[in-house]
Amino acid sequence: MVGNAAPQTMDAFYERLRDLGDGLPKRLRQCANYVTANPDRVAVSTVAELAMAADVQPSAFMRFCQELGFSGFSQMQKLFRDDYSQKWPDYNTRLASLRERGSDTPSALLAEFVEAGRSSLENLTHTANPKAMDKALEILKSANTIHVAGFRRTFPVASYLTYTFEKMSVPAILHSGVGNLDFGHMLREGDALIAITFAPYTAETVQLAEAAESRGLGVVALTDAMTSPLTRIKAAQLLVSEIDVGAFRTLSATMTLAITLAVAVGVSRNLV
Amino acid sequence: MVGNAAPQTMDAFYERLRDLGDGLPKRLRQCANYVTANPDRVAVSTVAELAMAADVQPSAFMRFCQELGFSGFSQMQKLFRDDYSQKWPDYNTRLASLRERGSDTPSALLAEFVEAGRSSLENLTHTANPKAMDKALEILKSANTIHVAGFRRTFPVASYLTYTFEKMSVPAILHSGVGNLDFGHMLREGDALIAITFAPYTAETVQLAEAAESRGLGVVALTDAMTSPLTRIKAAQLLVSEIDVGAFRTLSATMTLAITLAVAVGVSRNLV
DNA sequence: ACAAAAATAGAATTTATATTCCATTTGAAA
DNA sequence: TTTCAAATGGAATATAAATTCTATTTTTGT
Repeated sequence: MVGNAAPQTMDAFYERLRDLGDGLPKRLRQCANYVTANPDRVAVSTVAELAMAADVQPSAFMRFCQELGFSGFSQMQKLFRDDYSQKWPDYNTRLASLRERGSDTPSALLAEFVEAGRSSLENLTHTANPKAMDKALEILKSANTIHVAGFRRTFPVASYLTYTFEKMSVPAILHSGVGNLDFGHMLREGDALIAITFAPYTAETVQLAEAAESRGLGVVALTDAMTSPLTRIKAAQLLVSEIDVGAFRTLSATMTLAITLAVAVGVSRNLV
Repeated sequence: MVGNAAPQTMDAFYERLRDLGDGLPKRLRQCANYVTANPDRVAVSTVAELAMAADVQPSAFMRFCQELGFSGFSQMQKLFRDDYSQKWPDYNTRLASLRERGSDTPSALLAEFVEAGRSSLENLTHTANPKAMDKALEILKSANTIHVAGFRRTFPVASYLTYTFEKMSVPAILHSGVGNLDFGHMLREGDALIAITFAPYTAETVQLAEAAESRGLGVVALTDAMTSPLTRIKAAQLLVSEIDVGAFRTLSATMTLAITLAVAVGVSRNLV
């Protein structure tokens, strides 16, 4: 049974979805998850298509619509179509107005970071050097153990790289730098190093990279500019420029480039 | 009679429209004008709606479609919907086709991840719940020490949050989960917890969140869907849906939401 | 001005899609 | 385990939309 009125706005829609929370049965939850993940598809699809994509029966999708308070799919789709027409023509204007109404609310801040992240990603597609990536892949695909070094602000990138390698059963070691231990002795012939550092450049990372190079290991450098000390090393140089918001950055582009590299290694080893 | 084949791309469509030029009769030209001025409407409207908007009869609109080489309106709409889908791709479908084509060069993979990231960020601006963010901010701004818990794939997010807090001199502890130690005893009155977990949900994170809640600490949950066990807890629920590329994701949206939260806390404490 | 051709409007029909119904399965409580 | 309610899948039906048809109007050429 339904009882509640149909959501009139997307905000109301998402709110209703949150209210239902985990009280939804399995199939209906599949619908909810699919719709939250692909709201853009709703406006241009039929129930049959959406149901198939969400891996449920059309009737289940109908029940989902009704559970949310709509009379049926058509009414729900209408909401999505109206929203689509509203936002499509002027995304920039919408963002601008979002910024204008107070820049110190969390929502406004979020808009800033999102915008910065989108621009950084846009940049990445243009600046990423395919040759350098091929070279990096060549180094990593045949490596025995892959060492990953990244401290401070790049530590999340290093840890995510290591996690992804682990998930694909690629032998990898995360150099945590805990206790200032010298991990240099762990670098063995046939290994490779991924060194990640941004300004201000961490000395440990640079030293580790130099140590690796001097022992003849393949080095992949993930850094932010040509001025980086890592560019002095003979290595596959991957440059990422990340747009700052104030003194902060989202790491979106860096994370994206990193995981691309990791997955490419997995693919080249037939592990994916 | 038509004779010509249907345009397969939007470029071909517009070219055909130019070719027909002003040789079109009155009503058909009205259609052409309307479609050129409002291409975005075609994907989400019916013939009747478009005809009314262009101030012609539905049958006139049909003739317009056929004049352009389409079998009817449905075929033309399909072109517009496909074009829309290219801007907002269905990632699961695209990944499947990508694998079939075997185009797994690093650059192609990068493009996939970039688009997934951009789309996730776009989603984030719509799904992020301002009320939940305010609630989260309320909890965190007055907290004594902020505990951050996130393991496996969310560990990078947790570590970046902690790094950012540190940088702003906000007391924060990263729960590393190393050695399966019970960090629960570190939760003191007046503290708050940020718990981050994605499917498959890590037991430690959920347990820690439950422990924190039972001691009356403020909890901020950063999770991926309503199916998450964290939604059972009375906490500020921040939902992020991150688009996967295969079994992988870039974490762009999650990182963005996380740093937004951190910086908002810094702002509220006048530390930025 | 007239005939012929083209274009149009609206109704009639066909097709696609949404929606409902009900038999079966699943899951929870006793 | 047994019982009952909830959930589900798939077929059946209703609804809405696309498409075609034809009588009527408008335009064009002579």
